[in-house]
Amino acid sequence: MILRKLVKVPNITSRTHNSLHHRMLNFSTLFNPPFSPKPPSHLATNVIKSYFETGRVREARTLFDEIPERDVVAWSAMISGYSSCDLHTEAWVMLREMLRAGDGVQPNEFTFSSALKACKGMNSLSCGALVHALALKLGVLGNIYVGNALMDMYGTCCSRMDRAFAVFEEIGAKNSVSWTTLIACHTHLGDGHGGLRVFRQMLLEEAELNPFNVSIAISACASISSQVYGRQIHAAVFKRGFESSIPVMNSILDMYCRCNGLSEASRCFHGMTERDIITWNTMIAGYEKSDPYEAINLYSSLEFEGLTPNCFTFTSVIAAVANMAVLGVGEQFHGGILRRGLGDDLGVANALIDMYAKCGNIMNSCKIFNEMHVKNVVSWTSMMVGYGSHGHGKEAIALFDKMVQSGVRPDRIVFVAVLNACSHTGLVDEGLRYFKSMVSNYNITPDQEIYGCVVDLLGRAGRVKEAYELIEAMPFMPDESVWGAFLGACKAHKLAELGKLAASRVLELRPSVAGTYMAFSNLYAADGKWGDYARIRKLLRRMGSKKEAGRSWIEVRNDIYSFVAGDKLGSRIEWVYEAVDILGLHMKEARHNPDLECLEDGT
DNA sequence: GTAGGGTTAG
Repeated sequence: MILRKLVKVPNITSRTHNSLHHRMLNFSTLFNPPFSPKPPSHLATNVIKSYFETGRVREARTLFDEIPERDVVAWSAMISGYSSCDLHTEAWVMLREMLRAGDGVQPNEFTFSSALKACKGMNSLSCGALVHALALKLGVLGNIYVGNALMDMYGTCCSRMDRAFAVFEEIGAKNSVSWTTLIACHTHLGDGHGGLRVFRQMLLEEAELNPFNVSIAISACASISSQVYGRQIHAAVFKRGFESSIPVMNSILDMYCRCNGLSEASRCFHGMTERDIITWNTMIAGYEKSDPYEAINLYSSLEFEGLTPNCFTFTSVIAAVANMAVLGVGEQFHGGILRRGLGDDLGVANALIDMYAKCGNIMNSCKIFNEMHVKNVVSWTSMMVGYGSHGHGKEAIALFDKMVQSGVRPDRIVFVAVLNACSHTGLVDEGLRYFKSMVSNYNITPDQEIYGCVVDLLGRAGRVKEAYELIEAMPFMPDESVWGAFLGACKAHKLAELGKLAASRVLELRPSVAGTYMAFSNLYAADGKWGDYARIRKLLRRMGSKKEAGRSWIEVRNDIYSFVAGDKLGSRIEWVYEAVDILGLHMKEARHNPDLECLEDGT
C-alpha cells in the first residue's frame, strides 16, 4: 500500500510528500521488506522518474544514493532525468560515475540515447564522440534511438553536419524522428535550403507528414524568407488537419511574420481556437518592428486572457518600446519584469540596455549592463551601439577591448557596432585597424554590411578616394548598402560627379528606391544644375513612387504626438516648432552650422 | 522500472 502511494508522487501535496520522503530515506525498510530476497529497485526507479518529472532533482538523487544495488535501469533513469531537467553536466557526471562504479553494470541503448542528449545539451562534441566510440564498442549503434540521438548530437555540436549526415546514411530503417532530426539540424544551423532539400527527399521516399516534420519545414521556409514554399506547406497542413496543433500553427504564424505577411499571420492568429504563450510571443515579435504600438496592444490582450508573459514576451515588448522610444512605458514594463523576477534573464537584460539607450537614458543602460552577472556578445554589442548612438565612440571602442579581454569572442555584428562608433566619432584609423583585425585575428569574412560601414567611415571623414578604392577592391559586387554609404559621402562633401556615379549604381541595383532619386536630385541641385534636378523630380513623380515620410514623435505629459514635416497637430504643433527654434539657438551657440539643404518639404 | 523529433527573443 505504501509503495503504491509512493509511485503517485506527482499528485501529492508538498507537505505529504516531504513526510513520505522523510520515511523513504530509509530505503531498506521500505524497499527491502524482510520477506523480499532482493531489493525491488524497479520501484525506486519509478519514484526517481516521478521526482524528475516534478523537478524534485535533489530528492531523486538522494533516493538513488540509497539504492544498495543499482542496475542499468536506475542509472539510465538518473541520466535521462537530469538531461530532461536541462541539467546536462549532471547527467554527464552520472554517466562517468556509472562507468567507474566497477560493479559490472554496462550501459545499454537507453543509457546511450540519454547520454547523447546530455552531450547535445552541453554542446560538447568531444563528450559526444566518446559516447559514440563506447556505443560502437558495445554494439548498440543499430538501435534507432541511439542512431537518431547521435545524429542530433553531431548536427548540433560544433555544426558537424558532415558527421550527422554520415550517421543518417548508416541508419538502415529510418523513421520519422530520423527525418525530423536531420531537417531540424540543417534549419537550426541557418541552412533552410538544406532543411527543405531533406524535407523534399523525405516526401519522395514516401515518409508520412506529421506535425513534427511539418513544423520544422515551415521554420525552414521562414529562415529563407520564402512565403511561396511556406504557403504550400500551409496548404498541406490544412489538408491533413494539422491546424489543431499549436506548435504547427505557431510555426506558420512565425513564417508569415518573417516573410512580409503580417496581415496573413494576423488572420491565422484570429482563426486559432487555442493559443499558448508562444503563439502570443510570435505575434508580438512579428509586430515589434513594423507596428510596435500593436505589439504593445497584443501584450495587454495576452494579460487579459490570463496568460503569463515570460522572458520571450518581455524581450519583444521591450524592443517594441525601444522602437517607439517611449521611456515612460519602458520604465513601467521594466517594473513588471522586476516584479516577475525576470530581470536576470540574459535576453531581457540585453533588450533593456537597448531600450534605455534608444529612449535617451544611457545611464540606465550602463547600470543594467554593469549589474549583469553573465554577459554574452549581444550584451556587449547592445551597450556599444548605445554608446555609439549617444556620441560616445571612445567608450564604445574601450568596451570592445574590454569584451575581448573578458574572453567573449567578437562576431560580425560587434564589428558593425565598433565600425559605426568609429565612423560617427571620426576615429578613422582606429576603425581601419578593427577592420583589418576582424579578418586577420578573428577570421571573419567581411560582407556587404561591413564594407558599407568602412566606406561610411572613410567617406564621412572626407577620404572619399580611399572609399572608392575600397569599393573597387571588394571581392564581390558591391550592393546598394555599399553604394548608398558612398552616395552619402558624396552628398556630404558635395562631390557631384562621383555622387551621380554612386546614385546610378544604386538605381541599377534597386530601381524602386525613391530615397536614392531624392539624393540624386539634391546632388544636381547642389551643383547648380537645376534642369537635371527637375528631370529627376519629374521621373520620380511619374513613377508614382514616394519616399516614405520621415516620422517624428514627441512625448508630452504621457501623450505621444506623431507627425511628419509640415504636419499640423492643431495648436500643439507650436510646441514642436518652439523646441526646434531652441535647438537651433543651442546649435548656433555651439558654433554648429546646420545643413538646411537636407530638409525636404513634406518628407 | 530507463530513451526520441517540432514552434517564440538581437
